Amino acid sequence: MKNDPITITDIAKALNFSTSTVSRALRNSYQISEETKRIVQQYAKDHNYHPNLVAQSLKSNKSKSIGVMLSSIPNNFYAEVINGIESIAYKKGYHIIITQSHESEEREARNVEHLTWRSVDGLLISLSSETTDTSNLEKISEYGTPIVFFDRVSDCINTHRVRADNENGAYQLTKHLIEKGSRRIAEITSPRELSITAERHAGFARALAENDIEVEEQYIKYCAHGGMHIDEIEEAINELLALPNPPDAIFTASDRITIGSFAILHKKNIVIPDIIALGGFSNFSSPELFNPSLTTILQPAFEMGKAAAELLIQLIESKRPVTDFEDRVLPTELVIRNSSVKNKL
Amino acid sequence: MKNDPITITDIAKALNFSTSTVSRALRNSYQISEETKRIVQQYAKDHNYHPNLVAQSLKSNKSKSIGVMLSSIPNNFYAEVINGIESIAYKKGYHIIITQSHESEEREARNVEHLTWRSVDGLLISLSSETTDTSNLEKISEYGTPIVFFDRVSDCINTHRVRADNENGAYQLTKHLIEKGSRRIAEITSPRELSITAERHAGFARALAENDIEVEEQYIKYCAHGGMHIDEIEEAINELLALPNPPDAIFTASDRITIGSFAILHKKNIVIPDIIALGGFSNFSSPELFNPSLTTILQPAFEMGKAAAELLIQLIESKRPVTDFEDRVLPTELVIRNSSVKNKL
DNA sequence: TTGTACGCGTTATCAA
DNA sequence: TTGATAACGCGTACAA
Repeated sequence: MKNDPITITDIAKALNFSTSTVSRALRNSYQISEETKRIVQQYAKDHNYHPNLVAQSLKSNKSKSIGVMLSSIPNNFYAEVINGIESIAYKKGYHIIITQSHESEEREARNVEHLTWRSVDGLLISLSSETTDTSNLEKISEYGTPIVFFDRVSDCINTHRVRADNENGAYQLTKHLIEKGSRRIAEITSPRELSITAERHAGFARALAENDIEVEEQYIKYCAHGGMHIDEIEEAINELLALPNPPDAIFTASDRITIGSFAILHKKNIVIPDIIALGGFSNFSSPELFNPSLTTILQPAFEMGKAAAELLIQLIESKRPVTDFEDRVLPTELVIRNSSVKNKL
Repeated sequence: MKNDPITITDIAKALNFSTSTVSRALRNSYQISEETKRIVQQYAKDHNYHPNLVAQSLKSNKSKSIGVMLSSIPNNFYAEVINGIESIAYKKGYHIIITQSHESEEREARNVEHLTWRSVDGLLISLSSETTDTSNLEKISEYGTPIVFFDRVSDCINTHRVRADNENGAYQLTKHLIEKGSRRIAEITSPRELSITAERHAGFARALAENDIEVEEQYIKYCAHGGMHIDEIEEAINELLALPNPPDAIFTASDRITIGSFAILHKKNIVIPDIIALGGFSNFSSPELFNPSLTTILQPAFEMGKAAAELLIQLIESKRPVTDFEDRVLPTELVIRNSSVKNKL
């Protein structure tokens, strides 16, 4: 039952060659006669030989695999990003090893270290919402493992970064909400520490400023787990509704928060958009099916994954040290639907 | 910049021990004196030593990683399954390497082989919709790599299988559609070859039979790519609508097909449920937000991932060959909402 | 054109 | 309690 796989040594013995000849013949080396190559390759094929990639890894110190660190897979945005990463990785012969932080800094650190010891050739990272200490990443980077940040980036190390134009996306939506008559606009968002939170808030604030509306702290709600738990969203909304002047619109700053907020408002029978208009970041495939249809800021998730993977593999395969790093910003797309447009009163 | 990581040999040299002593001291072997252990472990800690997992793999022929083969990650159902797999794998110290078939038999075969050569310790597989030839899986299994099937299973090899109670899920929904007044019920489903297609169709047919409704081939539409491309769904629906007696209800047999069909009907301004009632398999998080709210058969996706991973790791770590295999069937849940309930006329 | 010998980092076996 | 040696499978400098 348990047939051990055939090795180069086996072939060498069987054919009365040395292992090096076999090795070279299999790799089609120019130093080997056509005749020998033919024999060896034929034998290998017949006996279903395949190189032991672990041994190759040990020897070459390359594994042809890249580690992906993100917060959560069941998330429209990240799932698409993964798809983009995979499309490039597959083409270039890399495997992807995906780990989730579940928004936990400790888990992120453990996973990243583990990936490193397993000697992935590089790391694609979107930080957890808890992460403040990035010293482990700095160390890993110093030790020579290339890292590319995507989505939730950091400048703790000097490297490529791929992200959406969060500022502009948030700006466009907020501006749109104002134009459609909302004045008291709340923001439900991810933890303060995240790059995307700051960027999206900046766009939000810019739109308000341009329209002479003050940013009021009471209207800004942070979800500690980025909306992973529906409870934190419900709490945020409850607090908003309990205000003396509850908001007449909400800007939701992430996929989970957007769908979650919609669900909570729906559960509470709060009419969207008339009582509260709603719009936010989401990569859900069919926002037009909601009641009312959902206004979204769409991120180029697939493209982001592709770009990040391309840049990483470029780093991995670069002969000389790279010093010139990109901060690639991909455009978002505002799609206006009914959830954000108040009906004439 | 490129500090090579420290190895056991480095420690041995520095401390004037042999590599075997160091190796044993680090693994806390009882044969090593407390004093030596202390010294070695302290040195290792100070110099940030971590075992090279690739070398360990080569030596032990284990990699502490499991390969996951499924059709597509950006899919509510599979994304949740992955999450379930990960929860167990993480707890047991395994990494998961995910590959997608994109419903291509060739790609599935290539990925599975590649995973094997990379010596994953085991494989979790949900077949692609194209797959008919499973000889490669049989070979891999014979060669000693444990495989567990989930979702889209096969009996080509004797092993554990974890799946939802597809027959019953489909039965319940179809019965419900009939009770609510539909008689000409169509089915849009995945390719014939898949286990889930057969199982779900069986439930569908049983409900019809119990109500003396004949199963008409013209009402059964197969999507070659399991609904991955919206076009194939649109085509199916167009064909249904062009029938002399178009259906008054549709049962959709997978996540993508369900959401996709809803979107197509919506686009065509076909009123759900009055003109066509709709319900089907879906693991979308908020089907109650649709207009009308969507009746779904929910699969225990997370649980399925957990179960499959548990069974696989059990196989991997079992000392003696396992001959007694489970066919674990997890219950589905029908959640009735408005899309399936025709309003009184 | 082919072969010999060694090293990648670790662990297991046997000996001291 | 510790050390020398071989082995996992592969690739390569050096030699022939």
